[in-house]
Amino acid sequence: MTGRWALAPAEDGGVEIAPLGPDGLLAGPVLWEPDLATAVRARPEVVRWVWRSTAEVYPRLLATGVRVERCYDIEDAETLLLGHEGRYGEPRSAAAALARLRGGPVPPDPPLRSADPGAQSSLFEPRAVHLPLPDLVAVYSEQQRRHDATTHPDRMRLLTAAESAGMLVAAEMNRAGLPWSADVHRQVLHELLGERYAGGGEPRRLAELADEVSAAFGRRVRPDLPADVVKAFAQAGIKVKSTRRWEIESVDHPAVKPLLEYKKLYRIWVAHGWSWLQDWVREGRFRPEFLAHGTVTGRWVTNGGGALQIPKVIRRAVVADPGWRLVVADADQMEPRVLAAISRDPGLMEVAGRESDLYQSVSDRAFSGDRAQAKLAVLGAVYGQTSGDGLKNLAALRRRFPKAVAYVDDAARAGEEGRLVRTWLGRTCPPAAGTGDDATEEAGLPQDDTAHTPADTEWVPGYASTNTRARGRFARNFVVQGSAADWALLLLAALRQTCADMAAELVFFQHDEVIVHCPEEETDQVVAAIRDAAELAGRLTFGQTPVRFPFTTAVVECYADAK
DNA sequence: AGTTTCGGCGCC
DNA sequence: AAAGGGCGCCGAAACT
Repeated sequence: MTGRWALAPAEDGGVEIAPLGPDGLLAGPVLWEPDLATAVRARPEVVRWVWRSTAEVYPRLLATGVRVERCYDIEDAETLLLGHEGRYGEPRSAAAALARLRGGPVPPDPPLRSADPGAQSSLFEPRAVHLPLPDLVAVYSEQQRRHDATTHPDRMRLLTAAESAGMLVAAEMNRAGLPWSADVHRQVLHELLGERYAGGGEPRRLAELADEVSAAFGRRVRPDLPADVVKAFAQAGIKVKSTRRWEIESVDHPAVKPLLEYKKLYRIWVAHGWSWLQDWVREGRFRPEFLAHGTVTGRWVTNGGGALQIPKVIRRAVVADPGWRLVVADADQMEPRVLAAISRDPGLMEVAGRESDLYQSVSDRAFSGDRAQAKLAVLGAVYGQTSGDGLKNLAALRRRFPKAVAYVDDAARAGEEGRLVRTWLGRTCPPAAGTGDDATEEAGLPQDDTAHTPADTEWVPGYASTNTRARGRFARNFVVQGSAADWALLLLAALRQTCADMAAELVFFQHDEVIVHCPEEETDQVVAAIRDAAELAGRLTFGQTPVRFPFTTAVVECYADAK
C-alpha cells in the first residue's frame, strides 16, 4: 500500500494513520501507533501525507529528523476552497468543514493569534481540534470533489498542492534558522550607534544627534516624538503636517540633516539593535517563524524579529557557516513578468520573453524616459497609482501594452464592484466586508461602503468613494502580487525537492528572493537548481508561455555581499 | 494599569 | 514631484 496516507494525532498522544484510495477515501483499516515519528519513519513509501495542519504535525516530525516528501494540508486547502467559492468569512477549521458536510452546528474558528504574542508561538497550536481519522478523511474526500467544481480544477489542485509544499518549506526553514553572527551584528551596531550607556538609554551617536537637533531648534527637542518635532518646526516658522522623511527632506532648516540621520539610526536601534539580538538570535541562528499563506495574496509573513524587513546594513550579520556558502537568489523584475504571463499581452510577453532587464526594455520601447521612470510606470500601473510621474508615463504604457494594463484595470473594476477576483491558479481576493463577512476586516481590507452609494451606479472613476477606490487598488494589486505568490510557491517546492538530495538547506524566503545555505562544493548545483526550479515553476504555473523568469544569483559568505 | 491605535519606517 | 499594493515592529499616544 503506497501513495497517499492520512494521519491524525490522537488525544492519547499516539497517532491514527490509514491508506487512501484514488478517490481520497479510506482504502484500508485505520491503524493506531503510539509514536508519530516512528509511524511516519516506518513508511518511506508514502508519497503524500494528508493531515489537518502542517504546523501541528510537521515540526514534531522534524524535531526527530523525519522529513516527508509531500503533504496535503486540509485546513489550508479549506481556506483556499472557501475563498474560491466566495465564502470567505466562514470558519475554515476541519471541524467546521465536517459540520458543514454533516449538517451540524458549525463551530467558530479559534482566535488566530494569542492576545500575548510573545508568550506562545502558533507553532504549538494549543487549541488544535482533534478529529477522528475517518472524519478527517471525509472532509478531505469532499475537498477533492470541490476542486472539480472550481473554474480551473487543474490549477486549483496545483494551488492547494503548492500551498501545502509551502507549509513544509516554512516548517523546515523555521527549524533551520538563518545563520547569524552575533559578533558581526554587535560590531555593526557599534559602528553605527556608538557605545551603549548603562541604563538602556540611547547610545552615544543617537544622543549626539538629538543634541544637534535641539541646538538647531534652540530648545530641547525629542526627535523621536513626531508631535514635538512638528511643534518645533512650527515655532521656527515652518509648517509640516508630519515628520515623514519625504516631507522633511525638502525643508530648509539646520535641524533636518541630524533629524533624518537620527530617525535612520533610531530605527536600527529599536528594531534591530542589541535587545533584538538578545531576543532572536541563539546559537548562531536567527529564528523567526515563517508563516506560509500569512496574507490573502499568498505572500508569507513572519512572526518575530521582523525577518522580512532586515535592513540592508544589518545583513552583514548573516554569515554562512565555515566552509559553507549562501546562495542568494533574487527573481528579476518578477511583477511585470507575472503580469505578462497572466495578461498575455503580446508586447509585454515579448519583452518578458528575454532574460535581459525588463524595465530597460520597456523604457526603450515605450517612452523617451529612462529605466527608473519605466519601473515607476509599471509598478504604478500594478499598484494603482493616481498621481505623480508614474501616472504621466502610464498613458504610454497603455498604448504600448494595452492588454496588460487592461488586465489590472479589469481587476480593479471587479474589485470595486464587489465581484470575485482571482489569481492565475485560483487564489481568491476577499470581497468587501458588509455581507456578514469579517475576513476582509482581518485582512486589513478597505471596508465596504456601498450602503452610502447607489448599488447600480455605473463604474465611473470620479464617483467612486475613497474606500471603493482603495478596494479597486487592492484587487488590481492582488492579481499580480497573488499570481506571483502562486509562482513563488511552485519555485520553492521544486527547489526543496532538489535540495533534499544534498546537504543544502533553504534558510530564507522573501516574496521573490530565496537564500540557500550549502557546503561550498554544492554551490554550482544549487545555482543550477534555482534556475531549473524557476523555469519549471513558470511552466507549471502559467502553462505555455514565452515569459522567462530569470534569477540573479550570488554565491557569498555574507548576505550583504549579494547584489 | 492594561490594551489598542497611530506614526513612522524597514523590506518586497 | 508626490506618496500607491502587501506586510511587521517599535514606542508613544490614545483609549478603556
